[in-house]
This record gives sequence, structure tokens and C-alpha cells, in this order.
Amino acid sequence: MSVIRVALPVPLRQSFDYLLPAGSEVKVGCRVLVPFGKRELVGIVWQLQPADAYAEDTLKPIIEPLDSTPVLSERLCQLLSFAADYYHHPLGEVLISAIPALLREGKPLPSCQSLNYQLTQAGLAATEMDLQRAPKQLALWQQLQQGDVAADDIPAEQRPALRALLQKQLVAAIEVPFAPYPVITTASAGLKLTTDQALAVSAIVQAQGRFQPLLLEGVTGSGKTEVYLQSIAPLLAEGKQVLVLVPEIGLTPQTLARFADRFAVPVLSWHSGLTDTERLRCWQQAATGSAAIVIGTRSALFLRFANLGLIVVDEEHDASLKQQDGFRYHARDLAIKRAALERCPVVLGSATPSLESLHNALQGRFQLLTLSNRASGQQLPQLELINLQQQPVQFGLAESTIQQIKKTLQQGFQVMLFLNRRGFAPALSCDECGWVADCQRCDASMTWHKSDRQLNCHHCGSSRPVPRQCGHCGSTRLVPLGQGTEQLETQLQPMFPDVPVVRLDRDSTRRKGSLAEALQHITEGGPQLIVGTQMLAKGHHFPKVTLVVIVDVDGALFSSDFRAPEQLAQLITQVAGRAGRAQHAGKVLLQSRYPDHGILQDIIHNGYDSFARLALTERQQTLLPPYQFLALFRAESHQDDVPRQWLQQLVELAQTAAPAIQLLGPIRAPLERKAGKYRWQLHCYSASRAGLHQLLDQLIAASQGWPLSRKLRWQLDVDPVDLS
DNA sequence: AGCACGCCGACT
DNA sequence: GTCGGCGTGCTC
Repeated sequence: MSVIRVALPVPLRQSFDYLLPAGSEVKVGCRVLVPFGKRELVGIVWQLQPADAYAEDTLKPIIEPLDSTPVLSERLCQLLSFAADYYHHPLGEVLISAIPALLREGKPLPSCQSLNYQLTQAGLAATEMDLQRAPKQLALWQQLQQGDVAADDIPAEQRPALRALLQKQLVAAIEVPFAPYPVITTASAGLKLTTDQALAVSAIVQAQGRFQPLLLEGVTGSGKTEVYLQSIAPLLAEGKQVLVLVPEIGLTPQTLARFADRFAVPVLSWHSGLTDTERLRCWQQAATGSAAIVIGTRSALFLRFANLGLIVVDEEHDASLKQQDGFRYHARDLAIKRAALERCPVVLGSATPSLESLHNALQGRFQLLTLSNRASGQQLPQLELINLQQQPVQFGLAESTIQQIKKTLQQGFQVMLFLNRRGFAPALSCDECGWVADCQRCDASMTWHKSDRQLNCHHCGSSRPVPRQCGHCGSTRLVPLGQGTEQLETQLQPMFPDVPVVRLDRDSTRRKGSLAEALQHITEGGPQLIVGTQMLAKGHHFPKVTLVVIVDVDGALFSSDFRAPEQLAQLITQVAGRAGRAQHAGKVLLQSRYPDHGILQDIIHNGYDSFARLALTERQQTLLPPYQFLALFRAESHQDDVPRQWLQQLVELAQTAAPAIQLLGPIRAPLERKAGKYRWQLHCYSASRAGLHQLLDQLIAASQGWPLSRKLRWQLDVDPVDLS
């Protein structure tokens, strides 16, 4: 009997020790089934023979080992252990989140990739005469003559015929094992590269076989994907694997096709739409080396690879790379750690790099590669500020905006309008007393969704029918306050009766596949107006759009979130990149009541790069990330004072334990009350990462003993990207 | 997180 | 008399 330490999927910051019966054998990274209180859990073996084992006479034996070889490799264990420490998240939950659901549930690993059916010698020798009285068997037999068929590809109605052929021994099942993909020696030739692209490719290729982060800063249309493709080619000749991380919205069939069409190797995608079985197969194909390229959203970072040669993080500035609940990791940051462990290069690509990455590049920690020209040689769209205070405004659109829309439509092109508020109006208000219909559970107004005939809260999801009377004075004069996409859509149609108006937001694309459908209509259609939210800004190409209107840029100018200007600059630049990509130069109109604002002026005249460098010096002066490290405690409870008190206790402990660390709080969260809970925050800033993390460990450890801790829910967000 | 135990209020 | 509310404690 020996002792093993097991990490379990429970939100407890400790591991549990078990007896390993003689004869059972496990390794670190293997799954085991263990008794835990009254239940049975699947855990991951974390340590053999721990020196400080729990009192041995109280240990329970494991129920059974579930693996003979580890599901988590040593390198993955190192990565996950680092991540659990860095994000201060319970190890067991981190480990379990890195394996597919079916493995989490304790299912065995399939031993082969697929089961194929093949004709036997007898089957090959058979003739049509033998089966002429069994047409279904005959059809299947003829199909099998063309080649093997995978078990999964045989529809249910063919099963009886299959069974009969198996019985007659004309057909046999053969197992196709997982095996590394066949190395390719030739790939279809790529596009001709610009000088910048060629330099970037050669830098990435030269970094092969060692750890090297590279930041690929390329204006939209400069051909970043072509750089990825040509950097990958030599790796495939060596049998290496490549991981490409993309934002949630960026994983389209086109992205996948771009990689799959270039190379004759297995290209897999990994995203939330896969079924559990598909996920397990993809996981195993990566783990065994049978997949060459995996393109996936952030959780693909935790896939196991047999022979990883390169990581690409596309759109590295994108906020969807940071998980926003539970285990709040940043896939870009962990990708860098992973590349270090795998000793391979990692390419971060973006037209609008995050200030963090730009800072790292300027400090020399990342190699900076710049693509400054569009591959087609085409001009970047022109940005124009529209002053909303100096001209008549109709439905939120300035006179000159309307003129330009008209002109563009007359020329036969499409116009896109961004408005980052869905629904008809963000509030419904009483025209007589000013009362606003508020959400009962949140500190926010409810959004009027006119077509649904209801009020929705965009924060907690609650809804109710539209009131007929003011809740305060009883007046029936209820009016919309502000403008949403639904309203803009209905206002545009009568203004431009000859062209279709389409709306693209979460409401209009709720049906599965309707987004793709709408996008296809836009790509193929003639002149039209497209109204949409942020959703339009990411990843889609609109070749016929030559005018983009950002209806209201002002929200971001005065936000309390220090990242708001950066995000606005990224939005404007990304949007500009979507306009006029084909033969026609595009134009972007930015409507503002404050056109002289420094941020807007800088973006307009000097571009993102200049803005970003200026923003960095501002961050330096104000000691904000990336010049200081930030961690954020969030606490919430139905009682208003509980979270405040709890955070105050943290403050008091922190002030004595680590006086050098700057604390901001307890402060109320931007949305004070959400879903009936009062929300508070504590921001911790430190110039020393090590010092900060040491304090966080101390605070968490101490708080576990506090009676108050049981009365609230709290979470810690390390390197938060969203401060709400 | 689960799950059980335990001690008080409103029902068949 | 029981069902069930959620406070408290524990999980190797």
C-alpha cells in the first residue's frame, strides 16, 4: 500500500491523499476514481508518495485507477499548475477543466481513432449474383468496393445490411489506430509575399525549436494569415503540430478552409459547438499527433499535443481570449507560458495589439514584426469625424452623414452603421414626471424591445411586459429614451425606401445559422444598409461596404474603465479595416459631440500605432497596467454591507502584510446591484508581480477562516480586462 | 461544490 | 404530529 495525492474538482484549495492498493499502478496525470464524502469523484493523481501525507490510518483507498498512461502530460501538468497558482484558482478545478467532459466523467479513452468496415477476401471475390436477392446488402457491398467506410458514416437504415454482410464474413471491422499524421513534403504554393511579410515569415521560421514570442503587428488586409501559413509550412515537413487560437467569433468555416486548402494534413477545429464525442476525438487526435493543425478558441490552449512546434494567437488583443467566469485565465498569456514550456515560438498577431503586448515588444521581450502595407497595395480607409453639435441631427444621424449614406447607396455600394445598443431604446421613460422603468433586481434601466413587446434587462436577463402607465404618476405618455439598433433600423427604412435595411445583433441572429445566412445575403446582395452592434466588427469581411458609420463614439470617451479608450481605438481601426476591402477605398464616419477630444484626434490623424504609444506613456504616468500589475477582488451578497465589510477586512490585513501594495476600495462595482445582489470591488496594484501574488495568497488563506466568508460569494480576477 | 445534520416555522 | 427552510460543518 502506498499513498497518492489527488487533485479533485472541488472549489477547495487543497489536495486529498488516498491509499493506492498494492498491485494498482498510477502515474502523475492519471485519472483515478475516489470516494469523497458520500460521493465518488474523478480526480487527477498529482503526487506519488507525498512526504507530508495525511494521517495514514484515516486514509481511504481509491476505488479504481482509470488510466494506465497519464491523460495530462508532464508539460501540461506544469502549465496547469502554473495557471492555478497565477490565477489563484483551485488546482483540481483547473486540471479537470483541461480534459474533455467524457474523460471528466470517468469514461475510458477510446483505443482507436475509428472503426472502419472493409471487404474481406471473400467479400472481394463475391459477385453481384451472390447478393442479387438482397438489394440493401448489394448496395452496401458496392459502396465498400469503392473503399473502406467508417462506422460513424453508416446510417442507421444500413445497419441490418451491414450486420448481414458481417455474418456472411464478406465484411470485417478493422480498427484504425491513432497515429501521427503523415509528414508532407510539398504544399501548394502560397501567395507572393511583400517584403514585410517575407521578413516576418523568416523571423518566425528562424525561431523554430526554441522559445520566442513574436508580435506580428499588421494593418488589416496586410496578410497576417498568409504569414501564418507560410511559417507553418516547414513545420509540417517535420511532423510538428501547430495550435492556432482565435477569438470566439473568428472561427468560421472560411478560416478553417484557408488552412485546410493549403496543406494536405488534418486540420481540426475546437470550439464550443462540438459534441462531447467530437471533443474527445479532437483531443485524442491532438494528443496522439494525428492532427497537424488545430484551430480553436481559448480552451484549445489546454489541448495535449504530441509534438507542438508553434502557437499562433490571432487577434491577440481580443477580450474573448480572457475567460470571464470561474477560472479566469487569459489564453494569450498562458500561450506564452506554454510556448516556454514546449520550447517553441509563439506568434501574437493583431492589427491593433493590446497595450500589454506592445509594451512587451517595446521592452524587447517580444520580437516585433510589422506589416505596414496592405498586401493588395490598396489604400486604408479614410476616417472622418462628424461633429454632432454643429449641424442638424435626425434620428441620431448628422445631416452630412445622411448625405454620404445617400451618395454611397447611389453609387451601388453598401453602408454599415454601428450602434452598440440592441433593442429599440435603452430606457422607457415618463414624459411628464421623468420616471424610468427600472429592473427590479438590478441597478439599471430596462431596455425596451418593441418587436417583442416587452422590457428586458440586459444585465440579469429578466423581462416583463411594457407598462401602459408611468409607475410613478400614472401618466400614459411613456416615451423611449435613447436609441437602439431596432429603432435605428425602423427609422432608416423610410429615409431610404429603395434599399433594404438589415439588422445584425444578438436579437436578430438568435436562430442558429441565421447569422451566416444574413452574412451571405450581404456578401451577395446589392446596395443596402446594415445596422448592427459590436458583433459586426469582428472577423467578417464585407467587400461591398464602402462606408461605415459609428453612430456614437462618445460613450467610450468618458468611461471609468481605463481600457475604454484602447478598446475604442481598436474598434475604430478594426471597423475601418472591414470597409472597402475590394477595389474601392472605404470611409469611416465617427459621429461625436466632442470631435476635439484628444483620443479621437490622435486616432484620426496618426492611427492606432501612434495612439497606442501615447496611451502607453499615459499608463506609465498613472501607474496603470502594464506598468503595474492589477488584481481585482469581486464580492457580492444580497445584503449590501456584507461584501463591503469582507473586502474591508482584506484591506486591513493587506495594509499590515504588504504596505507597498496600493489598494483601491472597497468600492461599489459599476453596476451596484445585479440580479438582486450588491456588488463591491477591491483593486490591488503592485509594481512587483511576486509581491502581489504573495499577498493574494495570504489574503485568500486568511479569509478562509473568517465567518463572514460564508455569507457572500467572492472571486479574484488576476489581470482583469473588464473592470465591471 | 455537494451532501448531511440540525434546529425552528406552517401544513396534511 | 411531519415537511422543509437554510445555517453549519465536512470532505483524505
